[in-house]
Amino acid sequence: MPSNLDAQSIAPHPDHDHQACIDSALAAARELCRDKQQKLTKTREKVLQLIWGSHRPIGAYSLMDALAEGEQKRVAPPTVYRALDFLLELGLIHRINSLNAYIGCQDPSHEHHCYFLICTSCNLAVETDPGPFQAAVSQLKQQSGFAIRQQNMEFNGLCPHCRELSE
Amino acid sequence: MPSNLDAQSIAPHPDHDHQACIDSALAAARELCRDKQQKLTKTREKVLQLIWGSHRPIGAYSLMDALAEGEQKRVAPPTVYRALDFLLELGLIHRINSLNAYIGCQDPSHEHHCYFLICTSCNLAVETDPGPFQAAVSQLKQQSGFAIRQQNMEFNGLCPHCRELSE
DNA sequence: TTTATCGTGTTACAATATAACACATCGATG
DNA sequence: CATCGATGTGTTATATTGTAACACGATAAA
Repeated sequence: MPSNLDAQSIAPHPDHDHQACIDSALAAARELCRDKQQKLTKTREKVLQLIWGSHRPIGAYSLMDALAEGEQKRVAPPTVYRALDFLLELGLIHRINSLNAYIGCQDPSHEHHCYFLICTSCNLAVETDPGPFQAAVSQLKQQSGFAIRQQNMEFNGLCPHCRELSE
Repeated sequence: MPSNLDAQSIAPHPDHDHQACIDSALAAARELCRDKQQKLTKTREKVLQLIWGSHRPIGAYSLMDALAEGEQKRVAPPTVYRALDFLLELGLIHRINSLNAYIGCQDPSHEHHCYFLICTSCNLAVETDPGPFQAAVSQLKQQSGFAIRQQNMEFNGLCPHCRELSE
């Protein structure tokens, strides 16, 4: 977990030093690619950096727009989707299914399940620890007979900041 | 919960009497619409019935195809999406975000969170009780400061039947 | 009978994602 | 050095999922 998150909450404080988030995410990505002998090409790195531009999920076509900023040519959809597939495969980003959008992974160092808190007002998405849920998951495996391989949780509601604003 | 599910598991047995599932789902829908003073029109009922045609999520365009069977004219997308919106609103169906598909709700009598086990092999989707997860959710609310309003869980893996086949 | 409301039909289009094939780069190997 | 294979990208076209906008029709209340 990045150390510059709000001490009172797992949500990033609106005033936090976000450049530090971006930098540490890119550093982690370079390390992971080195370890797994994968190439973090310019396109892939740029897409990852743009995704880390905020703590809000961003769609593939918004990424295309962002990539086009200051460039002569727009890239075509397959270029972005290939980068996204690569980053997803390595666990550097997650897909938020309810939004058709993508967000940086807080801790790509190991594979893990995908638990997110998503603010319905400002779109902030915060990854959270699946740990506390695993007892219930074990019980469910037993009961259901399913061999559960993947867990995708999306909690929707108001983030601490938007709650204050709405009072 | 329908009574004709596999006694050993919350997953419906491949050989279960599925017509009973359809019938009870439609009966429950009629009752709910009466209670809420909503109209279960022909289109809406037909869509619900088609969704209950299996325990597998079905996409909007597959529903359009199914609606067209034996008819002279195809309905246009808005017709299906309006019916889906109505059924979603009333809680008669759920949307499986990871599949862009829709499935009947096992228990529409009260609002509830959306927890599903989904077989990656045969697409079987089984709704499950959020109860065992709520202690962890409470803890998460405290910790995160989020006002969680909605929970969407999708577990992916192999259903009991496909596990046997894959051995 | 008129009017308001609700549900549907129809056309067009937006948003998200992929298939298929061409080309380019680059390191390994003969 | 030459070339071969693997990987990444460019390009065009298209598939899939979902909505906007406006017209029409039925029904029931005033």
